Amino acid sequence: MISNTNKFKQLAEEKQSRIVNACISEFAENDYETASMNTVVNQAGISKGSLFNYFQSKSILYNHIYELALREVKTYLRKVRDETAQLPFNERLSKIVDSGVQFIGEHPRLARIYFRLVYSGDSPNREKIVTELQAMSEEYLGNIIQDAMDRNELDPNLDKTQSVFFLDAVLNRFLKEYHEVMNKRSQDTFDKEEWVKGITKLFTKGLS
Amino acid sequence: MISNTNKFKQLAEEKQSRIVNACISEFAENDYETASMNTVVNQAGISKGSLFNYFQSKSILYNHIYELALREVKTYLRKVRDETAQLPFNERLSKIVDSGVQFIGEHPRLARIYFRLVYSGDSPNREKIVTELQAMSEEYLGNIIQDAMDRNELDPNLDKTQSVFFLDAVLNRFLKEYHEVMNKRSQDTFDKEEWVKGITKLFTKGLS
DNA sequence: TGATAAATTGACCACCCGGTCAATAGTGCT
DNA sequence: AGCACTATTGACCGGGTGGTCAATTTATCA
Repeated sequence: MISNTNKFKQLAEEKQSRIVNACISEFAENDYETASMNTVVNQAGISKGSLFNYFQSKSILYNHIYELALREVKTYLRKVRDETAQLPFNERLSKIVDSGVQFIGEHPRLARIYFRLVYSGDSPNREKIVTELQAMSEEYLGNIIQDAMDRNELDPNLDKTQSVFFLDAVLNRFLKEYHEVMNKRSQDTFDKEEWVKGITKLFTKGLS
Repeated sequence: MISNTNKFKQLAEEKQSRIVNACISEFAENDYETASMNTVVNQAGISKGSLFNYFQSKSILYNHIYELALREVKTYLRKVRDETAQLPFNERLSKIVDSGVQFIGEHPRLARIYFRLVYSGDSPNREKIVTELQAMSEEYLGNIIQDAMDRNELDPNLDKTQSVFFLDAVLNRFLKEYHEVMNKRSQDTFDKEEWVKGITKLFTKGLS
């Protein structure tokens, strides 16, 4: 009777989280096309028929997981935005990077799904999703930059679109690198503080 | 008797380029795992047996195409580096961006393969290749920055590793965006000159 | 022209995919 | 206990994969 993914939401919590966990692992370790529903059901300890009863197709399942990940990211972003509203631009930037680093540490698999999605990847609805993420970033970083402009910490005649783009490019690339380094190399060769300093300096004073 | 891809090099040029063309299209349009050897052989108008006679496996074929693409990129980079050796940093940066834009315009499929590879993707030898590309970028952009430091156009106390990283991040992201925009949207809404100006300003003076 | 060698073909292999659905197990109610 | 209803199962489907190899076509040379 209930035809949506509501079927899934009515499962016992323990079962839900077993399934979600298996999906996150599979989508973190593989591209969308390569991720296997068979692996998911084996990992989750349920039958294939059940999985397709809860989620009518692979792409619907992927969307569910993606939205869950997005909610998690937004929580982090909102938190750091509100907590740093009174701080000067450079300190704010530093806290944002910290937050990203923390997110990656606490949810490495979700981070991997995120990076897979935004950089290449052929996930369903990719275009819609990327546009959505861009709008989010535009609004989020746009506000941070606007605040700094209002306080004369940044040039009030800045091209905001460009500035957001640059900030987004460097932050994302840095976090992606951090994520990859964290996943294998000795983390302690990586002086995070030094990088945060470098990033804030780049955006405030440039390289000269 | 000849067991390597030398078999391929002894084919008639016309046949070689038919095959290479089909491969470039297929690897540009699909991730490595999703790209199909069947599609390649149909597109190239040869039989499957032949393709596997020339290249023993999919990953060997991919490597061949990747190295071909890399050679092409290197040609562009070398050219612009040498031609701009005497120019000041900001003009040099501008020419490098121009060169990237030109490459994308002339080899959109190779560009796509490149972006697929560096951003995510599960191509064989990915780690080796990305390390190789990073070293290349480090050396290339490192020299450009060093030159600018020597001429006092940039702060001589800069952390070069970081500066290269930032430059690489912004340039790559910009070109990726340009590539995606070029592939679908009306190109003329995109004011390249304005962006080049913005990039050089960011790196020389920052945003304040 | 006919024998020999080399190049090319495509049917075939084992395997995996997303998705289906009749059969089975489990639950709640009288 | 017997019934009705739902939740779960897993064998099965059509289709696609990278890769193989006996059979056939083509090229070479006496």
